[in-house]
Amino acid sequence: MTTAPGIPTAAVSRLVTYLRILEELEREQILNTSSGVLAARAQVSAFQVRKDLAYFGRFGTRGLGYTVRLLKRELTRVLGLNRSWNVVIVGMGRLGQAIANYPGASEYQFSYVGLFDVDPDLIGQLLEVPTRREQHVSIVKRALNEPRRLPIEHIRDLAAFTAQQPVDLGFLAVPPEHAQTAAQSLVEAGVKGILNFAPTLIQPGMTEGEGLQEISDEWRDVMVENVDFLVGMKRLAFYMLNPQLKDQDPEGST
Amino acid sequence: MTTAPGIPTAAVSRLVTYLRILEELEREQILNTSSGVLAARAQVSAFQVRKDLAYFGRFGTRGLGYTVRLLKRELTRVLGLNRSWNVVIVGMGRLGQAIANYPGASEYQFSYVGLFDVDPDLIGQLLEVPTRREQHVSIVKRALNEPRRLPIEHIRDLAAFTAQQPVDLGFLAVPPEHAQTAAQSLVEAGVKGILNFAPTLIQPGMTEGEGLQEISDEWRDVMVENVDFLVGMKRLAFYMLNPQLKDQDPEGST
DNA sequence: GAGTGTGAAGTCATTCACAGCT
DNA sequence: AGCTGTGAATGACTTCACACTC
Repeated sequence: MTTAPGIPTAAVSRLVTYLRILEELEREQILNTSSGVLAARAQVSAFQVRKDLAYFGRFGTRGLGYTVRLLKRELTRVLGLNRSWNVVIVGMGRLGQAIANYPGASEYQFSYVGLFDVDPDLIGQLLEVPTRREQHVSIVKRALNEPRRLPIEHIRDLAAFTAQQPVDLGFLAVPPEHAQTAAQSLVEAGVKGILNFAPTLIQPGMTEGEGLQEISDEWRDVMVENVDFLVGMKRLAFYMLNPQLKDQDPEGST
Repeated sequence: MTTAPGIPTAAVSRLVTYLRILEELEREQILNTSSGVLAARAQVSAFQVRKDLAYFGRFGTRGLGYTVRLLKRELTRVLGLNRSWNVVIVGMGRLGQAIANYPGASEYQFSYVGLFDVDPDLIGQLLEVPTRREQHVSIVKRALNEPRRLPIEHIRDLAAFTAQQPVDLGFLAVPPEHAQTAAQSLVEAGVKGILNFAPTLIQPGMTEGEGLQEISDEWRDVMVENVDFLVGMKRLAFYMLNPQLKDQDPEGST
């Protein structure tokens, strides 16, 4: 099974980068830009920028470039960030807490609605999570910046939780040896998207399984992305020893 | 400037995954394995596994497969993890603390020797960091598992610090708006490898610079890797909306 | 003139098929 | 027979060149 036709995975990651750069430009009061400017900031070629954008539409004006506001709006839409995603975090150790408080996340329509763990010392604790910031504050400034306090609940209550309110995504920040069963809990609770921060791969199927992975029905339409920062550490070690093998970093899809 | 000849960047990331799987196999007391087993666990094809390994040497026995212990040793060597890397963390907020305490890191020869920040509330605090675990405890079990306590120091003392003891790598966990200047501090202190966790790209060159990036001398041989988990979040959002564009996850590097 | 959008060419990575050991 | 190692083929991504628009 090869890459699906159409859009390279790497292009999606780069799109995220372009969107971040557009936000930077907006903060710098720059109204118009070009593939060249975006390319310089994203550390790719201008060809690459134009090609990546072309996968999704025509957003520029020939001879003139792109207007920051418009391109930003379009990329936001393309990436699915113009809606709100309800997120639960499973695993509220230091990493889970770091994720919950990472300021960037809440700005981009990820809204934390539930926190889960199994540690009795953590359960019941209230944790402050940032709320979604309104990106263009209208005339009446709404008090959305106030952080909310969420209680940490036991994973066994996850299914009951999702039965009560919709949950789109689950962020997994448990130790690697518990990642598979925690993922299983998320799937059984009906969560269809998992971002796994544990340094192990989630097997979409059964918790235990030596042979052929029969993909069970509940996993059928579950999307899993892995973010393993040990990989980053080790890649760095490798390229320190082999600098000649390093290219101009095409942003390794994280 | 395209990818350097030879080894695909993605292959390096996959190698890290294979190494982790070999450690899992060792823990499961499995002595021998094959490209097929590694492939199933790494969620790639067996062809891919053999090709990736072939970039670095011949580690198997035809007709028999690989011995776990030997292949693990070789991959450890290839990835540069058979030596110790001295690491400072810059930015000791929640993310920096999560990194410092991430158990996997210290197992793999990353040794935290210094912690830095600018926040007066943090400076002076002692933080427990795990020490490197001996991977094969010899007859005399050495008390290396005891965590050490490191003080958080001010970034302005970084150069003095590196003058006193060798620092190989710097892990950056500061807010994105300070990432570039913090990276600059690392480079000025002589640190040659930077792993950037902030959601922004480090520009190898000047702190400020609109036009052509003149790569200054101090940055000449500095290696930068980026690990941005906001990218992972947003990629997940995109693929939730466009599941048909998702392939069998070739492990996107970060 | 300046800068986008895009088919075509080129480069790189993955898949395949099979030769070669054990 | 089983499984690795590897040139050759396929396919994907990136680079390029240029037509087109403002």
